Amino acid sequence: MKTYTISKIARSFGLSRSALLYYDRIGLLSPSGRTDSGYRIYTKSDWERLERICNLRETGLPLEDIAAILSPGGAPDGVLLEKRLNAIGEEIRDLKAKQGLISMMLKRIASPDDQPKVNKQMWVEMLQSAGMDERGMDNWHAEFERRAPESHHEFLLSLGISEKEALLIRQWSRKEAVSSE
Amino acid sequence: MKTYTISKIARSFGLSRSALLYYDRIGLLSPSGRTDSGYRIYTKSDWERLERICNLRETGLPLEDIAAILSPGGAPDGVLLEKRLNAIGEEIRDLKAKQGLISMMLKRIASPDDQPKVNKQMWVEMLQSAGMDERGMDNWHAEFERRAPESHHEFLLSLGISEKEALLIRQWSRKEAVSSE
DNA sequence: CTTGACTCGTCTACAACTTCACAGTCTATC
DNA sequence: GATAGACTGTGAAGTTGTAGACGAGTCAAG
Repeated sequence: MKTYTISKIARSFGLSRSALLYYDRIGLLSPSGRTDSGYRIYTKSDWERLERICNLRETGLPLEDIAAILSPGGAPDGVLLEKRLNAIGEEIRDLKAKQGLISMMLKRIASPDDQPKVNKQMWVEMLQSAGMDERGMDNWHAEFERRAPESHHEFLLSLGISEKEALLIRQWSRKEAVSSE
Repeated sequence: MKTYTISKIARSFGLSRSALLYYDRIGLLSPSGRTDSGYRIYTKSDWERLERICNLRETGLPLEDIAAILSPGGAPDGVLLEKRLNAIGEEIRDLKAKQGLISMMLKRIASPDDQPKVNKQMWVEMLQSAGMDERGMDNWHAEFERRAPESHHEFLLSLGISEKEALLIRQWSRKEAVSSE
């Protein structure tokens, strides 16, 4: 039967030796045997388990969840995968918001002279051009309010939005955030 | 002049006390003064610096880069921000690939009986419906090949692609990966 | 004057590894 | 069979950006 040493199998899957040492330590993948001198021996079935692990890891699932799925008791993998799918959706929205933010900052840096007083419309357009839809934008406000209420307020004012409207937006951001939990 | 204690200013920005303690330790934001009893005193200018920090952090920049930007010598923030913008683009593509992967896995789980032998066309459609374009797909192959050559091969075969075509695709994935670096 | 809410500094924990240090082992070549 | 170089083993510590706990000191209100 074909067997592998640790570095061989690691390279087959594009992992490092230390990663496999780590998997062994946490009990996620322990080699089937050892040589007389103590070297780890990975067999075909270890290869298959590792393949499974890599597939799941590619989805970004934490190793703990992967271990749960692969354990003999067997967690329902569908549940965890769906959860991960939703999480990814959020992550993407989050990243798009960051894109928008950076675009704005870069624009501001590029033309620091005529400080074009980024107004509401420009802002909305920039976020949209960064691929954000309306839902994403609501979400963005909610997140902003949750994490940095004062900054959010300042930001709204800086867009030339009146104090009154700013307070309205913030209040509504908070409700969105709460109701979606 | 208005001043803040550590927890007050932390909450203003949605941060924890520990975060600000950490910022102080690494020298990113040290309060302007202390009371007789040793309490940190944050002033208006600290507030402004923290605001700047939070803005940059919202983009996902590591604290080290933020420190570089804010240091008196002043790193060119445009460069770092653009780098970060590119990184985000990659992250998003990466996440979309993960979405595609998970969708496929979930579908396979949903109908395990008639194991519909996911073929090439289905796969492509699924990835596309997950929002991936052709460039994203090339990229996905390249990444797959780079990180798990053997798995990539097996995967291609599992789609019903011939050994010969599989080898072609892999070869070309490698070239793409190299040329884009 | 006591209670409760703050603050101090320090320590531990998290995820998923990587890097380091030091020692033993295997293989190829001289 | 000696030696070099590539591998393996274990164990500990470092990484990033916090969160939370600890015991002890401090502050404001009643």
